[in-house]
Amino acid sequence: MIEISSDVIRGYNDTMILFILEKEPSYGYEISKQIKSISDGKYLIKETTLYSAFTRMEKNGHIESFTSEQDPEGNGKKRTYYRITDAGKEYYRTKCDEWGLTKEVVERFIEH
Amino acid sequence: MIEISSDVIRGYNDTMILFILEKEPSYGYEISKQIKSISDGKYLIKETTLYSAFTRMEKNGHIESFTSEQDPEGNGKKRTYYRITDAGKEYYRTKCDEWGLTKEVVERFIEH
DNA sequence: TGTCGTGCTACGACTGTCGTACTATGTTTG
DNA sequence: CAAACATAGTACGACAGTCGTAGCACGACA
Repeated sequence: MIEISSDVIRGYNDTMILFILEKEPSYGYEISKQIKSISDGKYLIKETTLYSAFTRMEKNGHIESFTSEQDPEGNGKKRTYYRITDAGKEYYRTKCDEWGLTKEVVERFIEH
Repeated sequence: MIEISSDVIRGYNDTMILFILEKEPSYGYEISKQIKSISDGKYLIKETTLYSAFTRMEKNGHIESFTSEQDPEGNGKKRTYYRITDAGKEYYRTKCDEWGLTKEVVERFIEH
């Protein structure tokens, strides 16, 4: 079974999170489930990786947090939500461009 | 100017080195120049990264070192050459497969 | 004589990931 | 009703790979 190595993904976890937050604000648990479903279960982000990413990204100004006492239906515990900032959107575009370049270069060293 | 981030390449430096060593044995300085030329100057591996990769890879059994007093033409200083092992070849194939999967997954989070 | 290219080694800092563990509430099921 | 499972996190420290800085040594060339 081939697994995606964390060394490759490193540096693209932030991008994945921003991709999801571009659609709408969300919170940790939900984001981890979205990453799982978007990747068809091929990539499962670790909790600690995810939450430490939030800390870093908020420090960088790529996301902003806000707390909701409850979810919109009035159920559940309070959560910390995150929304993408303008800087985050720009960073996301940059990473997408960088990905294009990186992919092209790496593939020159790959044989299938 | 877009730059390839080391976080993305991390974990694929070994693969690039193995790609080169699959053709023929080589040594540090020469490999760094080949990486530069294959990538059209878009990726320049750092010396320290390269040489610490050699140490790791030899420990892993992916490469073997041997010293030549001189180059085949009889000039220059002695160098440490590396050749790929069978385990290295297998590791390279695995990484190529992994790359295919990783690329596919990452691209679901990328918008151009 | 000095600079540039070659060909390394050593050391320590930094960053992101991850294992482990713990807390706490809500929901479902035997 | 209790146990298990899903939800929603926080804290802490280890680890690996990259990278900055520095230094050494030799040869060629101007």
